[in-house]
Amino acid sequence: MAANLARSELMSRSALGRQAWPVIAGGAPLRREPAPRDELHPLQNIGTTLTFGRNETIFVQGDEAKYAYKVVGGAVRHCKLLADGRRQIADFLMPGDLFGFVDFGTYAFSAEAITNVVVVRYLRSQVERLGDEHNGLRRKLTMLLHERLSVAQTHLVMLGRQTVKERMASFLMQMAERCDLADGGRIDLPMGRQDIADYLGLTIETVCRAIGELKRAGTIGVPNTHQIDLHDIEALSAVAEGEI
Amino acid sequence: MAANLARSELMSRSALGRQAWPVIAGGAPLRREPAPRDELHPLQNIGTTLTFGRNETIFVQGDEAKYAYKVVGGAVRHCKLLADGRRQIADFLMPGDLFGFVDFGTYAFSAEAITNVVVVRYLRSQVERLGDEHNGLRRKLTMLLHERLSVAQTHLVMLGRQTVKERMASFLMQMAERCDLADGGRIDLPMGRQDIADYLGLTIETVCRAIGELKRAGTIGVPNTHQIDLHDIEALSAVAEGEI
DNA sequence: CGATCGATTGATCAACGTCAATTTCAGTGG
DNA sequence: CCACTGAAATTGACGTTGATCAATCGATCG
Repeated sequence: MAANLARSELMSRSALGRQAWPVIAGGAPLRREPAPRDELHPLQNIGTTLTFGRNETIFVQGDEAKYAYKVVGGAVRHCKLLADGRRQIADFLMPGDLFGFVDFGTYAFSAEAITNVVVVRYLRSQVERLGDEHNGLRRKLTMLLHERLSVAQTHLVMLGRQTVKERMASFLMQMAERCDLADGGRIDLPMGRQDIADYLGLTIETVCRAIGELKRAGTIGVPNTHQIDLHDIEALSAVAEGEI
Repeated sequence: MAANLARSELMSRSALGRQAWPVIAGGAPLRREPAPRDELHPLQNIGTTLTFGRNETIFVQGDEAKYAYKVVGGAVRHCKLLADGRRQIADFLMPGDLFGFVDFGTYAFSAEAITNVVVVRYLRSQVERLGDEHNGLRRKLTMLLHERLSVAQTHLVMLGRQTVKERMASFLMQMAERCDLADGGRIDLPMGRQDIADYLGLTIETVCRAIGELKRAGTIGVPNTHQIDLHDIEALSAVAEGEI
């Protein structure tokens, strides 16, 4: 599985439609870590650029964790499948985000391309060797581990103790922080409703209804399925925090 | 907050009742990490032993993360409180478990004593300095971070996509792995039903009913509230994995 | 233009939460 | 030793939320 698309095919697909997600380049969204300061420069010369088409598998949970990746363009979901097909998405990876670095031995989650995607792939054995030589890189990777843990723990509280409306509002706030906020607070969502549902631990219908409620309340606008206008960030934040 | 009990008082309390949890010493349960091999020995001389009484707070989410801890006896819960009092427990810490090591800057979760507890406390600044000197210790702490992430991700899937029965069965299997399995597969649960509920993202009543169902099915026995007999580990494991 | 896929909406149902006893049990005082 | 107390656990009745099932809508693709 996960045969790569030829780059030309990728380009032509991405040219279709008006989906707002840049597949190849585009302005890099805000990073989750505060300042990149390029502690990753030791990796510069050992990466291979690859492309994956929409819904292609990058790696599967349980595979030997041989490679680590950086997203250059597009969006990736990090998810776990249960035997009967239930799915939980742990994270969405955006341009600049690293994944596959913190897995130990085998991948704990699968990685799948949400849109067409461009990644840089590193051999983990090389990354580890470089980490021993460059303290900056090692620190950066430890930082990444901290960040992942923090993200997972926030997610945990959301799934365990937040209502549907709170989860939806939290999700939109997260996306607003991670993506460029275009003029008027418009965010571009690369993922479909099912992906949002699998991230929030809900069904697709419940996600639709939650979005509908926020729209009817005037908190958000929904110009199309892949864009959301944040009309009232204060109110959205209030809902996310559990007020009301 | 979190005034410590005098040791003599702790001892006298622990002597009361037949609750099976050793407060001071007792055989160390299975560790989560495969082999301790004592990469922690650099910490041997910098720790202070402290005790906390049942329900005392060890630290609060948001506090400056000045100290790190190791559980010597008793059990600790790692939890987050929402503004309106909802609570999510991220983890239970048992003798031998470390906590407060992976928090960055401030504690992300509060730590509270479930039973009377004995811990060793380390100054994080010292731990970090020692980590720079001893590669073994640094590796061990990075390993700990990996382990925490893995635990959080498993928990994530549980909260997002497992049914009540599956969560309950998974929880019991986890406890069986982490605690000594006494003769006949009896496990001692240091925490009460409300703690289990807050760990599983449920209410206390739902936890009771789930335990009742497993009992009626003959999968487990409940000699008293703090002990569970695993009559049929196969069946329990099957339920945990989502079969049926 | 029809086919297909994803999103949305509506009707209904079941699971889980809420509220309200009741039971159990550890600890207390007579 | 035994009744009393209070906290925790359990059980039952009922309500709400979110899941399920079933159309329908809308956009993209061939």
